[in-house]
Parts: sequence; structure tokens; C-alpha cells
Amino acid sequence: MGDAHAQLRSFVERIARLEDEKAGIAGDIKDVKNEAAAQGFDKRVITQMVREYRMDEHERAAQREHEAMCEVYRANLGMLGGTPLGDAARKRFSIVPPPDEPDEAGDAPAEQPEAEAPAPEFPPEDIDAARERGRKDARSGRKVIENPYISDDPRRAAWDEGWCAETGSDGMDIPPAYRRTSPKKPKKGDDQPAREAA
Amino acid sequence: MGDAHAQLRSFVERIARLEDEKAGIAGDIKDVKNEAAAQGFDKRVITQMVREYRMDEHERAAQREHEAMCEVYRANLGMLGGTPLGDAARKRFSIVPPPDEPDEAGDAPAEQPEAEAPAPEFPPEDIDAARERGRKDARSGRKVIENPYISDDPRRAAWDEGWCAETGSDGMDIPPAYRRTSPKKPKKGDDQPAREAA
Amino acid sequence: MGDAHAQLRSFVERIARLEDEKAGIAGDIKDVKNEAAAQGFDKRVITQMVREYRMDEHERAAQREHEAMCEVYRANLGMLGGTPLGDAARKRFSIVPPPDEPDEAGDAPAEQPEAEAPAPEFPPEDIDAARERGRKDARSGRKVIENPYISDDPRRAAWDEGWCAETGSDGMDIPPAYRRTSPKKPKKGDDQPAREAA
Amino acid sequence: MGDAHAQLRSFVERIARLEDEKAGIAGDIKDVKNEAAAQGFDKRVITQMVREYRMDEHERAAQREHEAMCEVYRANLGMLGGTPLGDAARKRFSIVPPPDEPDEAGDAPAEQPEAEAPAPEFPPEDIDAARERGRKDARSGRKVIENPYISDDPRRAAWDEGWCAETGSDGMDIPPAYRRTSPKKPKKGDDQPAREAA
DNA sequence: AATGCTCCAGCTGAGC
DNA sequence: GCTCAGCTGGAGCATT
Repeated sequence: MGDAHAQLRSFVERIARLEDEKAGIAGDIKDVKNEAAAQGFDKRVITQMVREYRMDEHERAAQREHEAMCEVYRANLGMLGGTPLGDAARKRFSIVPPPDEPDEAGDAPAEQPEAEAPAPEFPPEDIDAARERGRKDARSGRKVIENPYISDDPRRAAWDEGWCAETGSDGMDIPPAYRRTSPKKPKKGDDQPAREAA
Repeated sequence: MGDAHAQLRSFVERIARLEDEKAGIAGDIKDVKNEAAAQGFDKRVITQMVREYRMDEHERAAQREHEAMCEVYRANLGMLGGTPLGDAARKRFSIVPPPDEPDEAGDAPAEQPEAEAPAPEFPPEDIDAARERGRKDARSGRKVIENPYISDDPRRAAWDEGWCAETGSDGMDIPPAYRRTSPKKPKKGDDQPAREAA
Repeated sequence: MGDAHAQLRSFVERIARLEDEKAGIAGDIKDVKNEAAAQGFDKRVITQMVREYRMDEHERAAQREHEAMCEVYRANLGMLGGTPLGDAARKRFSIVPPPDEPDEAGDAPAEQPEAEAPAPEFPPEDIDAARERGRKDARSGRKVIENPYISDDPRRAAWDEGWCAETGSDGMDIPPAYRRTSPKKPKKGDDQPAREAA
Repeated sequence: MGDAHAQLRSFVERIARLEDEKAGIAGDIKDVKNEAAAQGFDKRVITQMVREYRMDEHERAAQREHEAMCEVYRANLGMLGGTPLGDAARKRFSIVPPPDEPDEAGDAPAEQPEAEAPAPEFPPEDIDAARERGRKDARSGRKVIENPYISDDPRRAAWDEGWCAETGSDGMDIPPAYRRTSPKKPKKGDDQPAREAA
């Protein structure tokens, strides 16, 4: 201290040095992504995976909730587009609208899901068994579309996990389903007017 | 032409005027979003809905594919987190790895889904019937978690659509499931060092 | 109210409509910029001019101050690069270092610039006369580099203004000095390692 | 290779690791900036200095040219705001509009500056002498506004450089001119309508 | 012409 | 309640 000049210079040089390092790492990241793309992976999906991989528990939960809300909204807007609702969205829909209104809940008090109830109908050992069965089924050549559990059954997800874990570890040497199929963009022509609001 | 000075001024003023208009509309958008938030809707989800609403067919398809690829990658990374695979991801997994290699595919020629086959097992009239049944079930008080169709059955999505269309049009006056439940963030404290990579 | 479904749809459609308008105006802006670029103007500079044009008085003042501070810092870092300091930076440098020195600096009352003093040594009529002289000199063919006033003389800026106003309004039909001279970028080759910090 | 699963996981983990490092460095940068701000420096100006510090020669030249063009445009739009033109802008204005048109240039062929001529009227030793004189003058207490050279004289910039280098190295312990003076923002009230374009 | 990168501004969330 | 900084999304720009 005592010399503002030297301080200023020091700050600028320290930051410049750090920025150089940051730029170097950014370049490395870009290189790795390009390498992955050269192997046939989708760069954009990789980026998304990294984002999710680095999320902590809270962020992950918030993300899940956000997606569930998107599905709910989408459903109410008629924008489902052939996709069935996910479990989380179903749960949200099942929330009793006003929990303080007794006049309508009287006829079915027992089956009100109360926001969290309906999911865990199976003990963990059943879940684990389903996961293990997924692995075994994968080894025996069963296809992923042949998941034996019906939707909304938590064992369905576990079977999927097991199946994927098993097939992933085999010697599948080139990713067939990892590539984008439609890299085309239809050249959004100028047939439509520049401003439809005119 | 002939007067660069006047031209320049004209260009700048025209653009400034347009920028003013744009800023005004941006303000209007913000106002509407705030209004929606005041009604209990989630601003971020609304934004997402608008984005999807404005997508054209190609963008929508690309988006669906992107999400399916995300699920595939997530599955292979063990990051499914209890969510079962969606239909699109299942289809992707079912693609035969090398469709041009006859020496290995010979043992199972009939059941190769060839990338697009397995989905439309039901004629459109069945789909429509499922949608109508969803509406009827909704009217009769059936809950959304009681969808009678199993997963991967396209009628399941249709039933969901019908159910949502019906319940949406009723007099549900306050959105219970539209709100975010956990607006908290646990204040990621400074107990961890600034750089764990050091 | 009473129908959350309809409300939601209304919000989304209103916002989508506004977004369409906004996108249309953004397209118009782009068109105008391209038109200007086709006339030989620099798109980036045009954008900057529009930004400044739309600034209100406060923003403009803040911007001027920011630039003056940049010059001061630059000077102290030896990064002037052959450019002399601007007036605002000179003023900043002239601020008396410790303003807490005993009761109002009685020992040197006349020459303390006190942050704002030194500029207006000339009455407004002189400034206007200089501006008018700039116009006249421009008409008589004098070049802009032949400004008769020395630096830091406020009449210098006024003469410049007059000169530019005059030459701008003549029939100069093509902008010669408006174009960028070096659109090249030397393709920062990969001779340097990816990370010099390694 | 041969195991797409392992490859994918490797890519994601490598990138996640690099992103962690990058985030750590970004945090460090933020810390240093906060430290500088706590010392009284302006964070935004520091950032700008770092940007310029890290520029290579080409970028620096492009930046200078951009600013000169901004001044030219500003002058032609009457947006000079009391600031005299800088040297680079003067040079640009002096470019002969069309050098291949002989009908108008015939009367004054000798004084055409040909875009680069007028600046270096002084040999380097004079420049150095001016710089040294700036240092000496600074030591003798001369103020920065008392630069003895007139504008557009390259020695003026050199004197400034010398003065700044000298004053910067003295024991000036607290920066008086480094701080922003007007951190206020006048709360752009809603007295004006949301859209003046209506 | 299409793609990817870089920059900027607007929005969101925290902090006083 | 307001200010501010971080950040994500979009637009411009350069390249192949």
C-alpha cells in the first residue's frame, strides 16, 4: 500500500493472468467437445449432460420440478404433442385444489393423494430387484422396449436403469443412437412476410 | 443519395425509433409476465411455454429429438434419477446398431424395429377413442394417475390429452399445481474452499 | 377469473403475440443496418451511434465519466499508446489529492481546480464565435486538421463542431472515411500452444 | 475405444472437471476485482483495462480505428458533446474522398495528406525528449493541464505519458481521481408513458 | 450458405 | 425497496 500506481498495475496483471488461464481452460473444453463430436457424440447433448452432472442436489430437484411444471402447463395448453405426462406431472395434477374445502372431498377422503402419497408403493428391495432384473434381461437380449413394468410403477424406471447400465458396459463400439438424425434446417425462406403483425 | 450526412442521420434515427418500439414491446412483455406471476403462474415456465408455442414444426421436432437424446445419454451415464425412459428414447435404443451388417443380424431379422416401426400399433380411430375416453373419465371424476393405458401405448398420451383438455375447461378457479413449491435456495455457504481443484 | 386454464392460454398467447412483434421489429432493425452497410457505413459504429443517441442525459454523463476514468487508469498503466489525454481525464488528474486538508485549502485558493473549475475560461459568445468560424473555415476549404485553437481550449471543440456541421451538409456523396480500412484478421494461427500458462 | 459407454463417461467427466476449474478461476477473478474495488478502484474500469491489456497488436489497432470512426460519425451527427475530435478522427476526415478523380484534386495536389502523411512531423528523439520533459515537469510540480505542447502535436501525448509515469510512481497513497463521483441513478420514473410510440 | 464463436443486453436472484 | 452482479439467451460476426 502507499502506492496506488503499483497496486493498480498489480491488480490488472493478476486479473489478466487469471483471464489467460480461464481462456486456456475454455479452449481445452472446446477441444474435448470437438473430440467427442468427432467420435459421433452430439456436442449439445454433451454440454447438457455436463450441466446436469455438475448440479448439486437442490439444483437437480429444482430442475425436476421445473420440468414437471412445464408438462402440467403444456397439458393445459394442449401442447403435449403425443407425449404422455411424466410421473411428476401426474403427481402435481393430483394435488387436491383447495385442501380446506370439505364439501367436495367428503365422498373420497381416503384416496386423496395429499401431494406426496402415491409414489412409494414398493419397498426398496423390490426396486433393487427390478433393477437387477433389467440387467439380467439386457444380458439375455431383451430389448429396452420390452420393459415388463407398466408406467408409473417405480420399478419401471429401475428396470430401465439396470438395462442401460448393462448394455452400456458391453462392447458396443460405435454409438448408433447417439447421433442426430436430422442435421438439416429447412432454410426458413422469405415466403412469409417479415412482419405478420403489419 | 448524394448526401452521406443526411443518409447517416436518417439511418440512425430510423434505427433509434425502431429500438424504442422494441423496448416498448419488451416492457409490455415484462408487464404481462408480471401480471401472470401475480396470478400465481410461474414466470419461467410461462416463458418456456411461449418459446415452444412459437416454434415451427421443424424446431419442435428437433427439440423432441434433443430431449430423447438427452435421455439416452442420461441413461448411459446412470443419471436417470428415478425417471423412466420416454418413448422417444426407447425407440432410439432400439435402433439396430449397424443396419448394413448382415452377418450378425441374421438371427433376428423379423423383430428389428428399423428405427421407426414399433410406435403406430394402433389405428387413429383407437387413438381418438382413447382421447375421448380421457375426457369422459375426467368428467366422471377419475384422476389423472388412473390412466388405464400402460406406458408406451400411444393411447396413454391420447388419454392424458383428453383428460387435460377436459379438466382444463372446467371452472378450476385457482391453480394449485401451477406454483413452485420450493423457492428457497440454501445459500451455498462459503464453507467449501474457493477452488476445490487446487 | 375463475378459469385458470383460459387465463393461462390468454397469457401465453398475448406474450407470444408480443414476441412476434418484437421479432418483427428486430428484423426491421437488421434490415436497416444491412441497408446502411450496403451504403458503405460501418454497421458496428452505427449500432454504437444509436446506443449513444438513445441515451438520456444521465447515462451520457456517466459514459463520459467512465471514459475519462479509463484514460486516467490507462495513463497510470502506461497504456496510453500515443494518444494524449482528453480534457476530462486532465481534470480528474487535477483534483487535489486529499480534500480533507484543513479548512478549504486556504493557502492556495486561486489555483485549486476543485474538480470543476478550469474549463470555462471563455464566455459562451466566444464559443459560439469559434463554432461559426469553424463553419466559415470549412466553407473556405480549410481542413479539419487546421483547427486554429489549441488543445484544452473549449473553442477547439466548438470549431470542430462547426466544421463538421458544415462539411456534413455539403454534397459529399460517398463516404470515404466512413469505411473500415482493415477488415482482415490475421487468423490467429495455432503456432502458440493452447495454454501458455502450462 | 470400443466402449462408447466408457468414452461418453470419460468425456463428460473430463469436461466437468475442466468446468470446475474454470468456475474456480472465475471466482478468483471476482475476488480480485472485489479486492480492488475495496481499495477504491472502479471495478468496471479495471475490467476494461484488463481487456485492453490482453489485446494483441491487431486488436488494439482495430479498437483505435473503431473509436476514430465513432468520433467521425459522432461529429457528422452533431453528437460531439463538447469533446474535440481526436487525432485519428482528424486524419480520417482528411482522407481525400476519391483519389482517382482528377477534376477536383487538380488545384491542390501538394497538400493532400494521402491518409497517413501528416502525423509524424517530429523525429523520435524529439518525442523522447518530450516524454522526459513530462517526467521532469511532473517532478517539479507542474500540473497535467499545463502540458506545453498543443494538440495534434505528437509530443503532447509523449509529455502526458512522461507526466503520468512520473506521478504514478510517487507515493500517492490513495487514489482520489480513481473513484466514480456519481453512483446515483435518478430512478427513471414512470412519468413518461411506457410506449411513446403508441 | 451454414456453422460456430463472441459479444452484448436483458432478466433473475441476492444483498443492503 | 432498490441496487447490483452474475448469468443465460440472442444477435452479429467471422469462417469453411
